[in-house]
Amino acid sequence: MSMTKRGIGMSEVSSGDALLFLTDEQLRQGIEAMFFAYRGFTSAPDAILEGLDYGRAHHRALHFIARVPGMNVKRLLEILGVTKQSLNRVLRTLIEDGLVESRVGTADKRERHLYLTETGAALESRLSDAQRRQMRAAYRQAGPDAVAGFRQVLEAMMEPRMRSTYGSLRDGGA
Amino acid sequence: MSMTKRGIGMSEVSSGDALLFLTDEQLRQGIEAMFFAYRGFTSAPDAILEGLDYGRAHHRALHFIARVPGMNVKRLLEILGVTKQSLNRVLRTLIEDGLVESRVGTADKRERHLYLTETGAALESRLSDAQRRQMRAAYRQAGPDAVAGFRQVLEAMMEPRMRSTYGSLRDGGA
DNA sequence: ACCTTAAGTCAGTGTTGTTGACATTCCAAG
DNA sequence: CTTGGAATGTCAACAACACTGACTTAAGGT
Repeated sequence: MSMTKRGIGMSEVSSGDALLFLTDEQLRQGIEAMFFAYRGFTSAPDAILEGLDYGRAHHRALHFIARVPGMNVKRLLEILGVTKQSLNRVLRTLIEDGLVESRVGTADKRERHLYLTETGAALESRLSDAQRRQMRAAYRQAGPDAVAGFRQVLEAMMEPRMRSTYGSLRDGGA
Repeated sequence: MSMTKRGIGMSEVSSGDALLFLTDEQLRQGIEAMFFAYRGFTSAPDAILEGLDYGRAHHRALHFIARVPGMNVKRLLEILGVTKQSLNRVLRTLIEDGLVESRVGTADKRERHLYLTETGAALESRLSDAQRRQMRAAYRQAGPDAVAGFRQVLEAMMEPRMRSTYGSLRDGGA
């Protein structure tokens, strides 16, 4: 079961072996791989969250607040792709529990800017470390070239809006 | 099952550029890429399911029943990684609606073997086609080498149990 | 002043997951 | 042949996380 390795113009219509990676069977395997891998991807942080009163939604919020300190609620909503009611439920508990601080905006006082407290940063680190450990193991096992390809395919899979969101996080935050 | 033989020994401790793909920043980007990409991955079938009385759980069940016709419930439970109560709710509606047929096992009459009906196969095709179209677009955009890497990393990310499940689906089904 | 935007809130609903308890059927070992 | 345990199915209750819709408050911008 060897994967073809030819640099070939993608404009060519499927005929030979070269596009074997586009057969329905190959695509289906990719779909299943994505499904199974996503479970592995979330399992480490999920294990930590078990027992605490938080879930995956809290983890995601913490992650992006850590990533872009001072981010306002609107931006976080766009990134997470959920409704404000859904986010609010999560955010409220995080603020009540002293993991997140919500400061009134300086330029625009309607906005609330979100920051992790020390406690919040501590939990975020625990979660992040666990997830990074998993990711690191997978990266190490697959090697740098595979990782580059992995990233390329994932980026191509994103919806355009999310791709630009992803890009803006990548190079430089706010 | 050929794992790539890479130029660089993975036992070397991070120092030069060679392991730049293992920096915390790189890992974090991979994590975010996975998060955003998964949304793109599910969006096409989700759009179809909208309006029908089914959800993602129904899609997953249909997918794997289509993949391994005659699969018993226990196997499906292992693959999906949910409780039997959770699966049963989904399966029951699919059977009631005539999308899935549940036949008593021949060798072991306790077992139920699951098959798609014509109607079930039709819906499964619609969903599968939509998801494959998305996947194909991403694959085409990234190219064959990237796809090979993508698959390698995903496989490394799976939990061991899921990796073997994935493998058994890949080469040969039941 | 008026309209819009940002944020938060209340109420209701749906999907998907979880436990726990229990019944049924049936294979296989004693 | 009896019995223990496995496979399946079902009922009930509950939790996490999403949704829609309607509304308020505060602070812009024009």
